Amino acid sequence: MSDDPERSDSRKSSIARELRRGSLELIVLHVLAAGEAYGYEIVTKLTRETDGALEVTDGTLYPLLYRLERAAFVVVRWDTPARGVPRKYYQLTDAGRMELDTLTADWFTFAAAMARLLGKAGSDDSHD
Amino acid sequence: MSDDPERSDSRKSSIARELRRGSLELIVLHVLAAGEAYGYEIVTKLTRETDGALEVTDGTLYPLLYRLERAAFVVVRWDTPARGVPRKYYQLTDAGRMELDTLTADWFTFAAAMARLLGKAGSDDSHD
DNA sequence: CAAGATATCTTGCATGACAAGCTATACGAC
DNA sequence: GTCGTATAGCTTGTCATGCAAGATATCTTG
Repeated sequence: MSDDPERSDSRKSSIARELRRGSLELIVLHVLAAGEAYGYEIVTKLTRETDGALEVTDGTLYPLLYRLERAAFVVVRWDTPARGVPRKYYQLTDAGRMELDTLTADWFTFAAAMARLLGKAGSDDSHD
Repeated sequence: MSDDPERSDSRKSSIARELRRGSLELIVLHVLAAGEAYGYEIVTKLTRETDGALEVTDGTLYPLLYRLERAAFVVVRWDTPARGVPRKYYQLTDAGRMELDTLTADWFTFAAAMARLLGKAGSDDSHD
């Protein structure tokens, strides 16, 4: 497709990259909460559904999925059809759902603190 | 005992730590936008004003301030009074103010994307 | 003097995002 | 056949940066 290395922002402004830290786990767990998915699917899904704002590369995702598996937040199911490339489906466990809740709460706490500091109440967009 | 080893995590919940990534620069620039400040002051100010939610340690702050200085986002002024420990005051430059604007916009973009993702009800899973 | 608060700076480690590279299967075009 | 592309997964190495821990120095108080 548009493999356009000339894009002025081909390299995320570096802030976006760092912002993703600590939120990616939450993001992926949230995607999985909607139903099982395989890695490649999560990558394309996130890129598309968030307009690239929360994009994740496979080089980032697979290690993350492995960490989630090791932490027992997800379980893995291989789907090896007669034809087609085998897919590794990830499914949330109860522990994963609890982790998702915790992380979601943490996120809202953090986002609220940021909103308070930056002086906006989010809902009201009165820009001064 | 005020010493509470059972506190699920002796260190910052690791997620909180990572969430600070990429937002700390914004936070500090924002504090400096309110007027010049010295390092130790920023540490105590942030801890107090955000109820610890956006706390930063001096071991984190000083290297950050140095990066900001090297990037010309701040200028430094030493205050060496006849009595009292010398203080290094940091002041925002025009470039720093522009960076603050950029980072603030980036933050709101990111926060909005997160809100959109997390706000989507799980019940509605009719994807394309 | 000793101890503590104030104030700055440095070293070393751990984490994790990401680019770049790799493997393998399926399928259409040649 | 085999080449190119899409799908699908995995691995290695690099870089940035948060933070603990420690060093240094000054001032104040007992």
